[in-house]
Amino acid sequence: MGIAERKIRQREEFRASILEAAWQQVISDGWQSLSIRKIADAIEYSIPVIYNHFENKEAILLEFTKEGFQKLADTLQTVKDQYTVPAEQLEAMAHAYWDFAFDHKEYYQLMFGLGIPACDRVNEIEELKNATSVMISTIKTAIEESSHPETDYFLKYHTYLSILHGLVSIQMIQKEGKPDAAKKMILQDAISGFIISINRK
Amino acid sequence: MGIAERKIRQREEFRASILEAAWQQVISDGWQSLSIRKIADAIEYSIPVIYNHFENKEAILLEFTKEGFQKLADTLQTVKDQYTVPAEQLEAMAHAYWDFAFDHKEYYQLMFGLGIPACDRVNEIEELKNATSVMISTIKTAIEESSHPETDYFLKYHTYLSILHGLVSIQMIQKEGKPDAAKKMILQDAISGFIISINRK
DNA sequence: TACTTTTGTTAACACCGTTAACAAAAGTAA
DNA sequence: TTACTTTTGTTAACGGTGTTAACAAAAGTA
Repeated sequence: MGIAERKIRQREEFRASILEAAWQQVISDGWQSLSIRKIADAIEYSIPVIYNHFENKEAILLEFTKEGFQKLADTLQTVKDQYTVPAEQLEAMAHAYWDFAFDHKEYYQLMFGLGIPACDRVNEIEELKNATSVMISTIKTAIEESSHPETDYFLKYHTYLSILHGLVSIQMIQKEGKPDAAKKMILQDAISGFIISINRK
Repeated sequence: MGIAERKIRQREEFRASILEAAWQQVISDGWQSLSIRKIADAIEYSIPVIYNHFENKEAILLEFTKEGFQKLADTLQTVKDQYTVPAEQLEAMAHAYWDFAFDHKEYYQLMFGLGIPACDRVNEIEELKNATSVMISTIKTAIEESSHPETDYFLKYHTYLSILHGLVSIQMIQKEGKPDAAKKMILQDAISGFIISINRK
């Protein structure tokens, strides 16, 4: 009897249509404003049917998170396969990672839990400049005293901050509480590499 | 007449008590679950009074964001002043930055818009492992072929990912749309530094 | 005392995620 | 075809959210 098969297929299609409607909302208004009600409205069904296919709203978002990680994995693998020297692979993968993030911004934000408050207004925060200026001035001095004083200090500042923020936020996503000393070795490793890159370019 | 002065002072105190109540909620339940109603309940006033002092909920959170950046700035400055050599300053500031982030997790998450979905469940995502394994295997090979094959590849993987994620997320916070080629130079700079640090330690 | 301004309240609007209770449709067995 | 069971869908509600309009009360001013 093909009835069971058809039912499974229909269920799968229904599930896909929910995800489709949800994704439309995510890419048009960001994942923050995704709502079960709007999904129900889009697929022209009542609200509770969605709960027949997904445990809750988070489960729907989790689906996209998984999708995103898989897409990233595929992208990285494809790029990697185009090179043989590991250093070239790492460099190409880095650019691919970057491109993926901005070509699929919605995925990336979901994957790493990004984007909440006044992200577009962050540049207006005066206190932010206080923090940046401390870092920038230090880097500027470090560069001036180095063997390559012509180095772009603003670029180096961005690198410095990015390394720090990257380390911290990755760590925060993965673990609760303050990480142990072993985790701080990653910081030590990255930052000493950065300092070396300034002192002798 | 000191009446005007007293009124200003009382207004300021009221404002502070709102922030105090709000902050209590943020540190106990995370900024996600901060609500105007709970603030009103805590200060034992009706809801609309809060809107006499803050335009909206976001404005309250923005206040903490500013506070956070100022605290970070002060911390960095204090640490910097304890050293004279720029390289030492940068290193000390990096550790201070790290400590600040985890000692004031709530601030940090607000400042950089961190933490939304199943952050605690991110390790259960199978697709994530697909992405990481591509990167890890490449780094492993790179290290094996380098002059220091005993290097901890897991540490280097974390460094690699952190640099990438840091670059991307900082860029995403600050700007809309895909950043220009000039911004990608930061990526190039950081990643070539990383590769160098692997090839000759 | 009469008037104005500030401050606070109640009550509502328009959303949200989630679920219980129930109706309708679909499938199954006689 | 009929009687029963299971699946699927609905309505309506619960408890929560940010925000605001309309109004009362208190405080300050003349």
